[in-house]
Amino acid sequence: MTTPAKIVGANAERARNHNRKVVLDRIRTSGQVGRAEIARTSGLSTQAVSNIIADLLDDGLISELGRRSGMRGLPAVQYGLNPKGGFALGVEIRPDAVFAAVIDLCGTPILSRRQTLFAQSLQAVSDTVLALSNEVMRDAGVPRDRMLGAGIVMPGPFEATGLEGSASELPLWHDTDLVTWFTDLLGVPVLVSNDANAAAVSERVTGAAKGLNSYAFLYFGTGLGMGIVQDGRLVTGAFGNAGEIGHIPVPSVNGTAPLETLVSRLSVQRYLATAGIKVRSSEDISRAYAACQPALMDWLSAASGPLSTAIAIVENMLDPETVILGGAMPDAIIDHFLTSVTLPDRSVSHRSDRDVPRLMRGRSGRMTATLGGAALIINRTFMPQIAA
Amino acid sequence: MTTPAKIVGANAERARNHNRKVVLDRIRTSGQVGRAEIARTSGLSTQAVSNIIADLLDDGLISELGRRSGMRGLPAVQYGLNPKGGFALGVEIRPDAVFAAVIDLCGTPILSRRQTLFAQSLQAVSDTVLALSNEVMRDAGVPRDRMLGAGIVMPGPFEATGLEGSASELPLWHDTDLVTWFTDLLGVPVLVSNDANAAAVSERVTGAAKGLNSYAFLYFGTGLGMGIVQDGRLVTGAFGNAGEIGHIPVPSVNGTAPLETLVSRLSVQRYLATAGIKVRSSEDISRAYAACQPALMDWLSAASGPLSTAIAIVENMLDPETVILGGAMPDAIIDHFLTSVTLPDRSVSHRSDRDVPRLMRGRSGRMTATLGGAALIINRTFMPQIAA
DNA sequence: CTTGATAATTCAATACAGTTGAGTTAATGC
DNA sequence: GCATTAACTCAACTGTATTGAATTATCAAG
Repeated sequence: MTTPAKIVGANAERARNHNRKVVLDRIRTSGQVGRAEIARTSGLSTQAVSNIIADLLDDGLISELGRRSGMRGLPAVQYGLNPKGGFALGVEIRPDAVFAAVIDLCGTPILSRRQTLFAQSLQAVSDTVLALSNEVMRDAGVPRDRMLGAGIVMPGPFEATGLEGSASELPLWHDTDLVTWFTDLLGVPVLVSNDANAAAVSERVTGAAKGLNSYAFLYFGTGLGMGIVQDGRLVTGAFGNAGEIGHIPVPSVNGTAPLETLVSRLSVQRYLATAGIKVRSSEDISRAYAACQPALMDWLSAASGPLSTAIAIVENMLDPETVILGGAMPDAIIDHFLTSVTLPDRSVSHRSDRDVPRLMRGRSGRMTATLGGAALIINRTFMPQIAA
Repeated sequence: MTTPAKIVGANAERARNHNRKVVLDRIRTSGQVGRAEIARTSGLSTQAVSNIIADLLDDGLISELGRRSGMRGLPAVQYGLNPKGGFALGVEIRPDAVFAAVIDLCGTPILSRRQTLFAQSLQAVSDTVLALSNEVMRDAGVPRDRMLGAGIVMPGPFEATGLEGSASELPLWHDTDLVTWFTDLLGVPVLVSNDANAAAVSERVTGAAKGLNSYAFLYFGTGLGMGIVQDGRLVTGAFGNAGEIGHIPVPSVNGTAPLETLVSRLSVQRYLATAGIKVRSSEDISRAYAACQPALMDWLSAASGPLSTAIAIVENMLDPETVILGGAMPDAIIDHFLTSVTLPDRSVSHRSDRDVPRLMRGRSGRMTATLGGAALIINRTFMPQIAA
């Protein structure tokens, strides 16, 4: 899913669309800039930038922020994003519930809601998605023409693979063209992605990966997923299922085991269950951690090794600027891993000139993936490309 | 290295350049096509395609192949690549020698040479590279204006990382801007890459990955490297060192070991050395294999497990169309791995609808990386992009 | 064998967007 | 103050792609 846009020939219209995104992206990354500087860094003439800026002002996507003084010459008029100029909807579909959230052009969350799912047929889910989306958009006060699109998030992997049958799946949807389906349903442009990828992109829009273009995001969901971002784009693989790091074999007490049997939410739950502790929510884990619950501590020390191995693999295979840990796990647990994980010196990532830590904590909590869905749309809004 | 081209704004000139590549790429992938069909699949008008075709004919990059009949309407004039319309130079720098090769627009090797290196200073190497390049271009009869560029291949990783100090390194070159240096030296556009990446791209230009856009290439060099291709582009990582799969930890008899201590050319050499067998060339290995030399057989069965693990990791992390094995190892050995490796059913790559095998043999032998260097240039010639 | 349908191609006019160069404006610094 | 600097605007120009009508060559049917 999140099929990469098909490369097509350029014409005046598509070139303009590309250039709008180029300009918009410079404005976003700079916070505020003048036209001349955009022209210098974008390879466009000042005149072209001026025209595009006029367009963007018209569309309300950017706003004037006064003039910059302190230098020689005519002070440059500064422009910045107008957060209220555009919004994105994130919809996360889980087996038991649908979540929806709205964020603005700058990635700031506006509002989010949850709706329990009582049936899992495509029709039932679609009804819930539509109702919840409309509710969320209405309550957030977002006019339809300001809605840039919707990012639909659902647990992967997609289509028939050897990983089918995991508990988290919604198995009935194979062979449905989800993008077309949801585009028709919601009436706005749609992207579909798994939770880990959405969460990864989210970090780039707001969060730990702001300003980064190549990184990996390890996502604690029910299992363990990974979103890979390279040059600002998701690495989705040939069939959209890249990043299934939970299924890689790692050494364990009895030979090798899939990583996510050792490092995941399900794995803590099982571990604590054997110690007689029921985990119903993240708060339960937080409490257990605060109380230094022995079983949890055991799990943590048992999980650190495999997680370290996984990070070493990710670093050497992808050479990212950083690896981010996040998802449906309490901050405290992620912070614990941040210190307990050992980063090998023998790694392409062990370098003296790095200005970002090798390992970071990202956005965590229940809404991570939902917000990530919306972030997919925001990210696309700023990603220059010649596409149909 | 192989820095991804900086995204810039589009203008008429850059749009045209993009469209040329779009058209050229359709011609390449089709073998032969007519203008109308190119227009349909590229999102351009027939008129635009006509103009671009006229340009390409002028430049000698394509040629007319007659008309296609059998259908209604005016028979379409067919166009195909003109192999002699452009050439690319591949230069591989190893600690002990420099290799150079020339391939044509279709990826067919024309000629290759080797020159022993007696000193490893930047100056000494540059002299050899320049002399050998000129020799190879002269003997191949390639006029300078037909030379599309040169791909320089050298063992990675580049710049200061935690993997420094391996035997294969040319350590003196840190902090030199290699692309600028070689561009000035050779007077043609230059790309710099490591051997595994070059070899991976090579498979796409000619070879096992023809027609594929997302795959991984496991490269047997001195160690073990990997080139990752996603949507026709190399995944190089933030610092150009993605694919260092040889350094990932895998289970071994004594705990875990870096993959390439178990699966690599150096590893066979050491293994056979303990059995008193000196390996000086690939032929030695081929002979040992043909003779079912026990030490080699032991190594093969010892290596199959870790290699299987590595492939499982690659599949689940990258979801490629296929994994290709190749590089400086005899075909027989690679074919042996093709059958001895076990591909787990629990993998995103285990799918019923695949039309490419999960594992394939790629180009192998001593010249793999050198030809790959040239392939980088050919690949770039066909890759649409708006760039400076 | 003629005629109509079909599809590729060309031609000429048009539109769109970016570039260029001259001119204007408003700061800094001596 | 006045020269310098830099951002910005205006108007003419340029390069490419698009559009729609006209042309050409083949197939298929009568």
